[in-house]
Amino acid sequence: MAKNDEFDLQNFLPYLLNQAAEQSSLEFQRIYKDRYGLLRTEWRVLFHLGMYGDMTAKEIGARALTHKTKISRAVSRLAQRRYITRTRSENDRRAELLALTQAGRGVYQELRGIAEDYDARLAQQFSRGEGALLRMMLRRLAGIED
Amino acid sequence: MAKNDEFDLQNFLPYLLNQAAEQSSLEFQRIYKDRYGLLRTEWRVLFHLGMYGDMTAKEIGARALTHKTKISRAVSRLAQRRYITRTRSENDRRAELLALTQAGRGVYQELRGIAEDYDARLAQQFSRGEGALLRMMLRRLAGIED
DNA sequence: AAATATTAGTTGTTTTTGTAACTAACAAGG
DNA sequence: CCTTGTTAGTTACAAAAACAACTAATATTT
Repeated sequence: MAKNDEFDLQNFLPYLLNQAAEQSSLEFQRIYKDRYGLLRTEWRVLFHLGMYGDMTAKEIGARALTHKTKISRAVSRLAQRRYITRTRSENDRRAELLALTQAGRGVYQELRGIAEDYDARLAQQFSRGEGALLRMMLRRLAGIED
Repeated sequence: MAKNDEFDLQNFLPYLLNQAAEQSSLEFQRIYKDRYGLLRTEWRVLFHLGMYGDMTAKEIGARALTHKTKISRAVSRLAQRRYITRTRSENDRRAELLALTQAGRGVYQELRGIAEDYDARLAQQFSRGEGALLRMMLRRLAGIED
């Protein structure tokens, strides 16, 4: 026979990845949602700015593989809450450079600490080597260039 | 210092898992969506019935960790397309037993073949051992009992 | 330098999801 | 039995996502 018979839904990578992603982000989601009133794309934008420095909406979208309308709305809400400022770019007046405010940086710092702890807790389930391998494989699947 | 400095968004497991899940299911999604007009929960319901046999909406929800309203709507649409039948359970007349129709089974078979190929193609990126380890770790993260 | 095409970002409209409240059937406990 | 509680599944309404069409600025072509 051409195909082995061991194929199972529970082992189908797209399904399995999705389940793992959903399960393992449940608690973190509750924190940024309930405690900080942020949406998923919002904390992501926050993290991009906090971690990689000021950039435009387009750059964030490219890095996070997120559609521009999602970014646009996240940016809009973050600006409303005074977590970020938007200043028109000098060289290209269509684009605007996004930057964290003091308040935004504060929230970022807090959430980042929580994320680090959370990540460490998840990774505890594996040995150091396994964890590193896992991340490596996930980066490959995600199409992140090393 | 208390924390190592290597923490990066690209390595944060919930984020990374999500990116990997999204990226690696893009093509498959296009197939079941564009070619079969199915929604994510719909193909999942289809697969549950095809792979594990007839069961109730509740059972599917429990296995797939999916909320009952999502299942309810998926079941409703699948029934409308005559991919599944719903028959009230004898012993508990609240529940209904779901089963694939001939047509449903056909679609399932096709999609299952595609899924198998797709999975194999994804797994090609890793060695046999790595792939097995990956699935094992994902199952653990997803909270699937072995 | 017009005319045309492309790009950054926004807005409007439609789908899909999440949440809560609901119906109908069952399960106990008194 | 008959009140109270629980469960399977649906429905209604609010929140969020997807998709398309739009504006304004910049590139490109002729």
